Amino acid sequence: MLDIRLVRENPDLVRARLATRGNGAEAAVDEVLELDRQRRAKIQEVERLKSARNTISREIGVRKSRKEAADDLLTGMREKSDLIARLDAEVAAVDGQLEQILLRTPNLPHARCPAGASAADNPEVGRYGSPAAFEFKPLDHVALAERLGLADFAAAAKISGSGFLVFTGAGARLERALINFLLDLHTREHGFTEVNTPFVVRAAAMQGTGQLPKFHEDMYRVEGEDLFLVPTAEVPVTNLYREELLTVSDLPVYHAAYTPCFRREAGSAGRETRGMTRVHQFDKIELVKIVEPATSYDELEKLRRNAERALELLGLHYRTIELCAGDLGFGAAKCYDVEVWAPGTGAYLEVSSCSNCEDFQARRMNLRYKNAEQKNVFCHTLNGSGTALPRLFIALTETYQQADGNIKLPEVLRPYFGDTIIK
RNA sequence: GGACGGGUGGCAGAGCGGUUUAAUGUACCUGACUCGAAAUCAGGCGUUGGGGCAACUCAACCGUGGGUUCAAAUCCCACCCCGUCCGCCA
Repeated sequence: MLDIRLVRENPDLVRARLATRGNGAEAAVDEVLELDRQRRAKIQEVERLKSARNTISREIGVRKSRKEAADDLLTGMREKSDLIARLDAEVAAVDGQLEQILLRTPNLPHARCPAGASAADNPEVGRYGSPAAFEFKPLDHVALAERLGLADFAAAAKISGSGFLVFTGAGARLERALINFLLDLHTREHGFTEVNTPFVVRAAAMQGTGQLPKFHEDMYRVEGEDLFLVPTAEVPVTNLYREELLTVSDLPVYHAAYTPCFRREAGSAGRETRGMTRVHQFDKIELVKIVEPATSYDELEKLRRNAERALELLGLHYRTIELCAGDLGFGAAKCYDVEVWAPGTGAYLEVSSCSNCEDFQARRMNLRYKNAEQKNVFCHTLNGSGTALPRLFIALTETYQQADGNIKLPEVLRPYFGDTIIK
C-alpha cells in the first residue's frame, strides 16, 4: 500500500513512477487526491461536533457527581449525536473507497528500475556457466520422466485434472531430496531460520501480502470457510509479523520455508505449460527477509546471491535478469529473476524471483519496528523463491541426462538422494 | 460441538457507566551519582488521524463489528482468538 502522504505531498513523482509500469496505474493518483480532500473536509466537520459534545458531556458528568440537575444541557444532545453518527458513516464510506483504490494500486518501481514494457525488455545482469553440450539430442523432462518412471502425468490428470503432478519412484525421492537440500543450504549456510507454516490462511493474511483483492480469481479457497490455499510461502511467513511492533535488535529477520504452492492460473495451456513447467500445485522453498529500510537494497543483493548459489552448487547454467518497470510484480519496487537453462526443453525457466517490496507490504500489515531514535518505522520486506522445485527438477534431469539413457545427478545431492544415478 | 473464565500501551497488570487526560510495575530515553558499569535518585515516554510555520491543539483507539445511552474500556448482542473442563475423532 502506498503512503497516502507521499501521494498527497508529491503527486507528480508518484504519477511519474507509476506510469513507468505502462498499465495506466497512475490514473489512481487523481482519484486518491480527490477522495483525500473529501475525507479531510468531513473529518474536520465531524471532529468539531465531537469536541462540542465532549465538552457538554463532561459538564453533565461534573454536575451529576455533585447531584445537581443537568436537564438544560441534555436538550438537543440526541440530535447532535445522530448528526455525528451520520457524518462518521460518511467518513467511513470515503475511507473505504480510498482504501480500495490504494489496495489495488501497485508499488512504485524503484527510481533506477530499468525502463521497458514487457519481459522482452528485461536486461540480463548475471550469468553462470554455459548451456550443457550433448553428443546426442537431449530429451525433454516429459520424455525422461516417462522413460525412467519419475512422474505419471496421466494419473495426475485422472485424480486431480490437468495441471497437477504425481511424482513416482526415483522422481518422488528426488523431489524430497531437493526440498531438504535447499532448506539445509539456506538455514546452515545463508543464515535463515526455518519455519513450517499452515498451507491455508485467512483473507486478512492474503490481503497483508497483496494477493487480495487483486488476485482473488487466481487462488483456491475452502468452501464455506474464510480460508485460502497459499500461492506461496511468502504469505504465511510474512504474515507471522503482521500487526507486530519489532525492536531494532529483532532485525534483520531471515526465514526459509517449504510449502506447496497452489495457483489456479486459469486459462493457460500450450508449450509454456508442457509437463511440469506450469502447474496448479508445486513445491517451493521461499526466503523472506524483514529488514531496516537503510539496508534493504544490500539485503536484496544478498538474497539474489543466495538463490543463485543453490543453482551453482548443483552445477546448473543460469542467467539472472532484472525486471523492467513494465514487467515488475504488483508489490515489488525492484526484482531479479533467476532463470535456469533446461537443455531438453530449450528454454530458460524462472526458478527464483527476488523482490524488494520496500514498505509496501509493511504498510498493509502494519509491520513496524522501533528504530534507534525510538521512532516507529515501517519495516522493509523482501521475498524470494529460494527455488520453485518442478522447474529445478526439469533443469536437473535435462542437464544431467546421459547417452545411456540414465541420469547422473551432481555429487552434492548424494546425501539427500542416497545415490547419484537414476536408471 | 458444549460449559465456564479471559483478551487493556513494547511486556506485565489495575480499572468494570460520568474528575480516566487509562493507575502501577517493567522495558526504553535523558540527566545526576560513578574511573566505568550495576544499583539508586530525578525527569521523560502509547498509537493513528485532523488542524497549525511552530509552541501546540482537537478527535479516535482498551480483541473485531454492531447496539443501548446525553456519555461506554466499563452494560447488551454477534463474531474472532487464548485458557480450563466435557463430548467427538485419526
